[in-house]
Amino acid sequence: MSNQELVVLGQDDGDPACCPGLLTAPLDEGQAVELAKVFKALGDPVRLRLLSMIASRAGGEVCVCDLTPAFDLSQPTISHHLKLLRQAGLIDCERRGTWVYYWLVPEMTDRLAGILTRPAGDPLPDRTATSAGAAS
Amino acid sequence: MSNQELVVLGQDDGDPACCPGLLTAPLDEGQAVELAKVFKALGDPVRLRLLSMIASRAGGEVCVCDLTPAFDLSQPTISHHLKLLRQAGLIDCERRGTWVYYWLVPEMTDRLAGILTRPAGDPLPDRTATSAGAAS
DNA sequence: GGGTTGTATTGACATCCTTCGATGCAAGCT
DNA sequence: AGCTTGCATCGAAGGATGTCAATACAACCC
Repeated sequence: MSNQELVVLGQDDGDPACCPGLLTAPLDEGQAVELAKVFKALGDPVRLRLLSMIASRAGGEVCVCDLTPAFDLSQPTISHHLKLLRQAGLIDCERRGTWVYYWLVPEMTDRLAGILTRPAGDPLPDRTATSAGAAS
Repeated sequence: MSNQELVVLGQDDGDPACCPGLLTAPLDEGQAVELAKVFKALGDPVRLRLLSMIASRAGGEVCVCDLTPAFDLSQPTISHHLKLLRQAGLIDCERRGTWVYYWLVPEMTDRLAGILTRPAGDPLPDRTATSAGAAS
């Protein structure tokens, strides 16, 4: 049940300056496609709320039975959204008896945070004296 | 031309521990809807590549005429994606003569990175001895 | 002004997504 | 075994999204 996530961004090959970055170099097609799947999973209010409910849970995990009643949506719909979050590698789950518990995969959110972080002393070109100077 | 972005996440009211966080407390409906718009903008490979091309550009800005030919898509399609990125507050643009230049709005990516970052010493419940213990 | 080039908007179409009710499967209980 | 509860999967329906060709708009040049 826990073996279906995307392997996206899977290379953590010891590179200290991990994650090419999105903000530092142009993504190639393949990277963009994989990354887009994860961001797309975050691109829905219901899934964002589900993720935040799961991530902020004290014990680290939540029973589906606690998630479903928090929404004005049918149980199959919630189940579907949880599946998408899981396929994106953002959460994982396990069945224990009658109930299924979900928890955050912090490695994935860490990775996204890293991808969206620009290198420390980035120029940050002051947008005040925009003169000519570029392209074509 | 630069006045149409989402005002999302607009409150930067001096709170040092800015951005509730998504990973620390359940998002409410409104926050989730606003945040989802931004992530949705990132949920497309073309837009991710556009954003990375813009963000990683040396001078800090890129002419549309340099972006369009990098894709196997029509010019209106690229224009449409740029518009979505701009409406999400991720980029901004300015016309200078015949050309239009786009640049990254780093405040927005910073904000997203912050939202996806969990508080420093987070428990990180070791997922090895999963016993009972939760919910309902 | 008229023509040319760069970019945005419009309208149409195919595809994908969110949602639902109905149903199926897993596990516990009597 | 049968019943009940929790969750997932399966179609189907409606709306949203990505793409294009055609067109409009803006700025330059002759």
